[in-house]
Amino acid sequence: MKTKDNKIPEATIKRLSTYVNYLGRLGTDSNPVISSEILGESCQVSPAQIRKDLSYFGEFGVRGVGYDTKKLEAEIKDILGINHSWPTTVIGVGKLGQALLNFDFFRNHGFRIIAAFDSDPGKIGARITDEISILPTGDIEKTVNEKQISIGIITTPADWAQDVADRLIAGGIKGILNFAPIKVKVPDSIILRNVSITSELDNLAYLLTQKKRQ
Amino acid sequence: MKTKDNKIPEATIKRLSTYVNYLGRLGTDSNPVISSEILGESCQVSPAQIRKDLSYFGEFGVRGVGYDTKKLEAEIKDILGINHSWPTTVIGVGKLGQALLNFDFFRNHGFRIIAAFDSDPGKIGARITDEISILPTGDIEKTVNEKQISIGIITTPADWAQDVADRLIAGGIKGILNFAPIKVKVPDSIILRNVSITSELDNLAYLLTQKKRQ
DNA sequence: CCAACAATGTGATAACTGTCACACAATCGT
DNA sequence: ACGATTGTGTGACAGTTATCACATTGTTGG
Repeated sequence: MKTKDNKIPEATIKRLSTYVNYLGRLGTDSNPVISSEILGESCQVSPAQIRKDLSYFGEFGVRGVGYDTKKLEAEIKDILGINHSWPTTVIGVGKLGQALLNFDFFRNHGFRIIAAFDSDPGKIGARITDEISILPTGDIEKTVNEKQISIGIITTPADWAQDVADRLIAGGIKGILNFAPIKVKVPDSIILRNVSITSELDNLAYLLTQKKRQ
Repeated sequence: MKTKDNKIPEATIKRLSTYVNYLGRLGTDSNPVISSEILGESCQVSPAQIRKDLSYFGEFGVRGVGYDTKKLEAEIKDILGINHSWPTTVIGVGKLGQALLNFDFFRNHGFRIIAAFDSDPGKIGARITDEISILPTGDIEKTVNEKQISIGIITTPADWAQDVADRLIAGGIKGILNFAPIKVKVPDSIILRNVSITSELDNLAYLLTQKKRQ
């Protein structure tokens, strides 16, 4: 894979994720080849947008024909860096944390959860899978460091999120996905993404209100 | 509230949500007034951006002084349309659905969950709260219609999401927040927002990969 | 072998979003 | 009363992202 330029729009990455997700669901036997037109219809993106998105990274299609479904999926996975397993941990084994721990996605894609933490003494020691049992949050630094964990997913209440983030960073984490409804502060060297459910709902409320007012 | 223009950037709405969230956490007693500088620091947004965002909707501050904390919070809630309760339902009472049902956010903000659905016969009838027990998915149309539910949150597996969306729409739903990892299709009249956890993780993986490669 | 066709890749252009500088209004101290 | 100070509101500008048209390249049928 070659990266022509390093200024790729974030929206492009988001769409690539959509494409690869759809391609993965597609029966490759019945659809060995796919056009930007068809892919765009399924992903609700214009064909031109798809071609533009892909053009940032190279040429993956055949003119007059389309894209080899399986090959395109592999190429995008390579671009996104989900063609191998990222060692991942979940901190906060509440309902949301459990949902993520059970999430099939991780098994099929580029993420491997290898540790889980919680601050509730009642939960510590409980087995999640054969390999994972819940560890106390005090062990975060040590475990992240020892097991070379790259990604931390924070699913604690807001009040704990910053402390957890600090511990992850102390342990040498590379990236954090934060579900807590608060903006945690991290050094520039750490990649941080926030998932704000409240924000999404607020957005929905706004759009509904707009429609009502218009 | 006056809307000067109807072309508000989506990013602005997302940030407004952040602002109001932060303002809500702030002790108004100790901080009766706040400047765009301070608010920006907390929300990790530039002061100019905050003022620009607010300027789309009117003038809420006092020059040389700042913003009345409580008043600004109320104004933004009014803009977003979360100053009243939206009747909401959750479909799919797995771990993620349960997380949302227990989520404090709803109680404090503009959303009131008044029904929950699942397709698992073993779950149907189980009480969530005094008011809510789990209903079969077959009852979605009727319940949404009767209770005038505005917002549906889909937390089912991917395979069920489109069917659930169709039922919600048949019942007269206004907006859908979709957590299922698939793009559901809805008519233009329905507001749809997707929360894609996979997409966020893919994005994280991409950024980590970039850093490694650079 | 060549013409008709199909679908990609991309430069040019338009639309959108964020940044910046500064005019302006309110307050405070003397 | 008034100059100094503070922090908002906004027009102009810069940067970014999406759209469009079409040149390009491979395929297929006669």
